[in-house]
Amino acid sequence: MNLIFFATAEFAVPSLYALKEHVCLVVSQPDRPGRRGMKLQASPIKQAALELGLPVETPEKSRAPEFVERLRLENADALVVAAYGQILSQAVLDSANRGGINLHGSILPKYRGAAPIQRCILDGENETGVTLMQMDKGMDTGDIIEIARTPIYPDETYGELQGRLAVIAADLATEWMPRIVEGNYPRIPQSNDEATHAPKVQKEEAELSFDRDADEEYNRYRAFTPAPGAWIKTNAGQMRISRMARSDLDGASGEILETAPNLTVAFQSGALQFIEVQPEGKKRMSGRDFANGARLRPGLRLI
RNA sequence: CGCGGGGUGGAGCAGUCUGGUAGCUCGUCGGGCUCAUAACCCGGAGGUCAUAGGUUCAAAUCCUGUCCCCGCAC
Repeated sequence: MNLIFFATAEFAVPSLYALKEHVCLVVSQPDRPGRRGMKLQASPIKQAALELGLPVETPEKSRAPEFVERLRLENADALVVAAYGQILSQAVLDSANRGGINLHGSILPKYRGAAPIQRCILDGENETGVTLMQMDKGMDTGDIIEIARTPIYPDETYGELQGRLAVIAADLATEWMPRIVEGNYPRIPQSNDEATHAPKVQKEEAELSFDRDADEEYNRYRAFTPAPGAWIKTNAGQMRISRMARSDLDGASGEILETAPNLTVAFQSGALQFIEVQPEGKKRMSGRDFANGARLRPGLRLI
């Protein structure tokens, strides 16, 4: 097998490792400024590729004619695409014998688009999966080859679920790529009527509000942890909440119900524990430590 | 030179503007109370105030340099 691997995000790393013997070229997004300052940072996939000693290309636009020509020269059996972050043009797809084979983190046709895993959790779904499909020029609209399903656990965060799906995706790829290269695989068209969309996550969506129900905000926390990170504005400052837990307590919106053993705050309905928080400009700390420093007491309100 | 916050006993913070006794909540150790407790009471240990220099009778506090941590923007 001779494969070109298109990917950018963490989600695709296990697949890259699984297929490394057969990958002749890795294509990823260009380095972006990361952290503080202006230092460029390589994508997780580029880092992994460099570790594996695989050649990497990071074109600004994969559809550029020169780059398509570069792809053709590899004379690949297929393009394996997972969380790459750019639409692939028909010319790019046609550059390999079997075209583009995509690993998508949802049960298609549900959650087509950039952020399927986050949106699934945000919606409170209890099942998801990875879809292996033949790409076409649309956004996640190609024919389905196989779907591997898995439950979503009640307290599972985006990061945790993505980690599991990434392994499932790697298994799917390992199992199917040989057959796909031979041309021996099913192609089941998607039902467009049942399709839903999972657009890219906006930072504002990760803002929690005491004026919404605890269940809804808990899902929001799970969906956006660890990235971009759930956060909330309070009268004790704005803070990121890096770990939360459900609580059986109840009270008025924003009311502090307990500060020990865990900082627990009431929402519109229900309450949540702030296990680990990170106030602006501070290091991450336990909710309890924060309560100590900010002189919080049960009965006070954060709004 | 993108903007900004911060480094004070083990943890989280106040004190800095207006130099002059090391403060608060928690943890920890010892003792007490209680059927019991993450509750309450009493007592103790623990700090070169990031670092180097400067000003001053006197610096956590004012001035200058350096190191480190973090938030936002990206």
